[in-house]
Amino acid sequence: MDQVTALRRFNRYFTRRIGVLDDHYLGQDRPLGEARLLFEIHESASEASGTGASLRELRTRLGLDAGYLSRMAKALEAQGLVRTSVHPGDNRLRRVALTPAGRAEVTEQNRRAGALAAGLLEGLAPGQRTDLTGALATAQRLLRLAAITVTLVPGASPDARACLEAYAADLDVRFPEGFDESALVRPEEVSGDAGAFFVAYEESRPVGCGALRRLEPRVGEIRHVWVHREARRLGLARRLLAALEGEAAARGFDVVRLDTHAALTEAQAMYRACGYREIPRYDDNVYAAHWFEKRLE
Amino acid sequence: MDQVTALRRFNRYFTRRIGVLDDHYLGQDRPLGEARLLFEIHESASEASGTGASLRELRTRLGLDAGYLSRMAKALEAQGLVRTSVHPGDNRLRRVALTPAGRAEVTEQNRRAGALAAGLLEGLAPGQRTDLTGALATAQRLLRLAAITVTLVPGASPDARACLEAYAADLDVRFPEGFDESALVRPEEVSGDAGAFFVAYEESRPVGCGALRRLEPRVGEIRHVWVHREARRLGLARRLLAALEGEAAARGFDVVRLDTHAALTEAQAMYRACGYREIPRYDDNVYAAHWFEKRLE
DNA sequence: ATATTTCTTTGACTTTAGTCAAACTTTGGC
DNA sequence: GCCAAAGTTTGACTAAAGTCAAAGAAATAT
Repeated sequence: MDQVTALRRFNRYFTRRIGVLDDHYLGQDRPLGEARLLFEIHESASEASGTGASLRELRTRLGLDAGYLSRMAKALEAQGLVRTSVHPGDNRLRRVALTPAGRAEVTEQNRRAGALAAGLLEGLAPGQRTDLTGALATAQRLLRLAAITVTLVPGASPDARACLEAYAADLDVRFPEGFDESALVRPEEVSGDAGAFFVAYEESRPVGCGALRRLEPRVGEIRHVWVHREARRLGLARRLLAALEGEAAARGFDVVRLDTHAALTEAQAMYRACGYREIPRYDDNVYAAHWFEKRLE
Repeated sequence: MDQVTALRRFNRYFTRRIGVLDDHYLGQDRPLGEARLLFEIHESASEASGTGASLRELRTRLGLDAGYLSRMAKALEAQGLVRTSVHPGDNRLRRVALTPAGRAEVTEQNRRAGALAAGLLEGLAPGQRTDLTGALATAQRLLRLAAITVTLVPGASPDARACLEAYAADLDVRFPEGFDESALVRPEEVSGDAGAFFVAYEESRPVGCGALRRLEPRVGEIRHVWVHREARRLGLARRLLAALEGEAAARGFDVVRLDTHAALTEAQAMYRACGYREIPRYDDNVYAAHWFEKRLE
């Protein structure tokens, strides 16, 4: 309960003191809503290799009313900061991209916010600055992890399939011999009585997954534990593993097994740290080089 | 420059994800402005032993327009959440205090915000929660320190005198024999050519001070380094000391001296850690038990 | 091919937040 | 006792933020 207080105290301090200041500087010459929208268009554009973001995307990201957003976009266009066009491929969608003037504006926003942050850091000695940066990084990592939810989904759901595709693509790059998607579990193997599939969501985006299937009576197998590149080093894999083990225990399995590729040394280290011990080969997975097992309580 | 980026990244993440959520929950049934005002009235009331806060106090704390605040207070009164009365002692001021209904509302606000924070922490293992709390505490400490400014003020200024009074009151409690204000420096000793006086401000409130005066040619004396109870353990004394030493060097002093009371053991430890070494008695200060000196570069 | 859903635009609103100046009362300095 | 300053209230505004529903166009499902 004291930790709740600490979190709230920090929240109050931070949003009132720093956050408010930042917003104030951000939207110096224009409404905050427009400034934020401009910023978000810039972000979306630089993330996706493409040029610009769709209104639909911005709407969900900023959580705005469709009409409100439409009008703001029009206002930005009237000011010459963005250009809109129909989305190629889906004519219902509207694409918004920054003009050079819009990009200049975002750069200026960044300069101001950066100056604010730099001014704040100036009051600290170099060592203290490092401490601050470290503490903020730790806090952000843990807050992100805390905000991620791990939920059971049907093995055939689009999110599950999307995760497995990303997983396969990652492995294909990682394994010297490549990776063939046919080695993935089939949806029916991880649905209903046969097994389970978990997806980790960060702000309703899937950022990780893990599958459990029945191998033999009272023995389960964990497969395809994967974490999105941008959600790594948060401790998410451990949470997925814990969810899978909990599910296995609930299904009456005494033991869970899993295998890993020789190249995935960090994964092996994690399994060991989580109480798995290496066992002899139990399957004929061509990609596997190590086999592990853990006895459940 | 990378530290600036880290600070900004955290700021963005935190305000958008946690701060916004918190505000949203806070003001569930009423405008955010009113919810904040209600909260602030509660805070002021519990801080000051008295019942309620003056509008003037709330105005400076929240940085609101007088007219705007007056109207919001009236709205809260119409809703039966606060009661206003004339301030005893100054009939210009208006005092606002929570009614039982108002207190219930604040309790409900707190419950909601607490539930939000608790929900967030639930996603973490106990060890991770401790890490998070620790990181946030460190970050808050350093951010506060960074936001404090140390400035040179005339020795006779009200802020300087207020600090010295608080300093004397602290010592009077701390020293077994008490402390008499006549032992303080006189304003003229720390103004102009004779010396200097620094005040540390946090959000325009004085939270610390330190004096420098000429003892002999090329020798300065540092006196009355004090930090407000609520601004301790931030590293502020060191910053004050650094400011005083910088000023001493700028005035051509080669050496600074200072004395401390036997009871102030943490102060002694700090002086040693900051490069001061103990020397024989150099004055006849009745409160002093240890004398220190530092040679400036 | 038809119906349903998705996405955007537009019109018509409301609420919140905030500003500015004038008026009035009380205090404190001289 | 007079005058300036401080504190509050009120009137008269504006801008920003956001809501809701209707309507039209394009995609998708059946």
